[in-house]
Amino acid sequence: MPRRRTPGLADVAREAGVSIATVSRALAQPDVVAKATLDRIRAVAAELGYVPNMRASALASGRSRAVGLVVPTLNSAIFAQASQEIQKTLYNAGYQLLIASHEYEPAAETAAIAQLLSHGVDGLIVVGGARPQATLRLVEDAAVPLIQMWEGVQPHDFVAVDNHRAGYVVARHLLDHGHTRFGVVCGHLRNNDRQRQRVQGIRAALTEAGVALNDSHVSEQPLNIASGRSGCAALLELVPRPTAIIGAMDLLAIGALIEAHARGVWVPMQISIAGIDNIEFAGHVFPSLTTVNIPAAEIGRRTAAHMLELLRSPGQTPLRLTLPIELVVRHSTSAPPEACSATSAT
Amino acid sequence: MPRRRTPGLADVAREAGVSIATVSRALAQPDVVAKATLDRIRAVAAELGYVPNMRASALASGRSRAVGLVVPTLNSAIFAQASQEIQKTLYNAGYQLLIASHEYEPAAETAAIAQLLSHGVDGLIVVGGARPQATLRLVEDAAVPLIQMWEGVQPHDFVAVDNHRAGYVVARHLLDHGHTRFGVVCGHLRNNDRQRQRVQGIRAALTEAGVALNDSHVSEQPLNIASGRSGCAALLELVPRPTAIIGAMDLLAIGALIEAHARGVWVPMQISIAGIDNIEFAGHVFPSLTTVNIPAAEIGRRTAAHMLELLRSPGQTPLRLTLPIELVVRHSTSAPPEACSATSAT
DNA sequence: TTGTATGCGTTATCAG
DNA sequence: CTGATAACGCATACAA
Repeated sequence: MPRRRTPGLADVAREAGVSIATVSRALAQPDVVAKATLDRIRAVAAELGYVPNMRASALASGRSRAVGLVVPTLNSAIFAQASQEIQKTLYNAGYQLLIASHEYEPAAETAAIAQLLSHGVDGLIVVGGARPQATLRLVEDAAVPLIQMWEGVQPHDFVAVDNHRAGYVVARHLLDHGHTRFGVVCGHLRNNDRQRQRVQGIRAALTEAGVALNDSHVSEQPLNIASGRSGCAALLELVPRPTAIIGAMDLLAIGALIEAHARGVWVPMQISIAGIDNIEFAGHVFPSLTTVNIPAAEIGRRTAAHMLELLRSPGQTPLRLTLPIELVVRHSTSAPPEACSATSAT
Repeated sequence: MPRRRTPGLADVAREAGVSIATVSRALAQPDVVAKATLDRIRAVAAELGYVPNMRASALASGRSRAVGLVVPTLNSAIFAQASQEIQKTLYNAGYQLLIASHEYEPAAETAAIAQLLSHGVDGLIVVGGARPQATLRLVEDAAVPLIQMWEGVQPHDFVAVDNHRAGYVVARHLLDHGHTRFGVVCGHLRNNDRQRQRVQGIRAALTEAGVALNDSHVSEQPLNIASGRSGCAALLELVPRPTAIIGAMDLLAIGALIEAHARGVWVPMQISIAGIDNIEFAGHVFPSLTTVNIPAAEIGRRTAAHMLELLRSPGQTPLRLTLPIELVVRHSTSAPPEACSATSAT
């Protein structure tokens, strides 16, 4: 049964013996057309296997029922988690998700946003609050709602967490245990305001407690386990050796954990290690990782839900949502070893 | 400086003093328009901040420069990795990626594919080779190329691996060490042909070696660490206890590893544990996990690259690509304990 | 090399 | 409640 092209509104209209306009309405505003007509149209549409052409619909109506998501990378547990929730939420509301990633390159983000806009997305979701004015201008010119996740700046909407406080809290936890010599392994700070805030939060807590954190004790690394290991390796060489290492994200902290053990430095007896994020693995590594829970999935859900609201009724007062975070104490942190100054040289 | 709407081809044409058609050509086929005109048009376009409207372009040309990707979930290291590579590759070629997930529900996959088609994607990428005829009919009617990943069936293209062999290889490795009592923790097999193939591969190796694998020794679980733990817990209760447990994916194997240690069953001295996938964590858990490397990132890259080829020149002879896999022996497997029958009851 | 005119499949604004 | 018909923004065959 060779069927020509994919059937269109016109085909359904002809078969059902009504006008093309009626079919369009029947599908979009079912309660404005006569029940009999409606049923007939629906039957014909189903039989013909009619699938609406969203591009045409978008062109005509100005709404594409698609939203764009721009993340640094999908290959990261937290963004994958949030993306999955966003996808699910939007999809259930009949929206499609267009995803782009920029791998922490601001220029790439701008380009990606332009492309997404060009494809006619009705809304835009991004990560972080730091981006060039030009990028924001693009979004404003397109007049589509924008929501920032994890971190956000005025005047746009955001669903975020207090990354600064996350850093502060985990540092405070270690200070409370009596640690005074710290090391930090974090991602590259230049294009990552989440990491920047966290490290600043750590610094704030230390400064407040009168503890110094030399730049040589902060190791910027790519965001993977192996880098967490090498960052930790460098910190372990320091004399005197830190008694506490904070990974500004769990992946790095877990790498640090592994490296410490590989070198025979026991956690938490000889060194305490803590992270931020609370990814799935954090509770399962040995020893289980003390960390700060960042609700990635909920960030995704809330963001998507709010996006749907904005699409439904634009021009609301901007949402500035900061989700609660919470210290999760597990087994990778404790008091520093008693003989603080007795570290083996080399 | 209040600018009305987003500028269109017409605006650029007026400012540049040429026709709308010329602008269209200048942007799409630069070598077919006079250099002087071209430069002028480009200048005006840049100054006006012209962004092409892809929906209109798609409607008019029939090509949307977007491809659809349907995965079970993004919240899984292997799919996140592949998706990231696909996104990057397509994006660099000027294509956008539309992502949908179905969470292992065949009906949801069909619906997602219909939506994606409705949005006018030029190509479709899916995971696995098992889906209802109706779904394939949708794709054929739309006449867009389809590529299957991980597993695939004729007559469509696929970029896959031999999941059956992956299971076989890892089982063979354990058999070679002398194991005779096996347990398997796997995902739900019903809607997952990758897992099904792997388990069948395991079965094939065992059968070949004359080793039995009772159904009670196969634990189907959701795909996360916690489930890997409970699956392992159940297997450890068996009398006599298995001396080897295979996780049909690393996440489950790692969960099993953790549970075994939590119960004081040492790996690999008392029990050997192996996985399949070789996710990032596999090399970093303790003891490091013996597994089979499945090149998720390369699957993504090759799939995207082939999709671009198909979009460039349709009607090629279908690609049936099976990427090599390889056993990665680490420290979670060894010979079974000598006193095979002396297991502590309960 | 450039301009003109038509159509892509829907939506939406009118009359009827 | 239903039917014409004009946009929507761009691509492209055809004409100049």
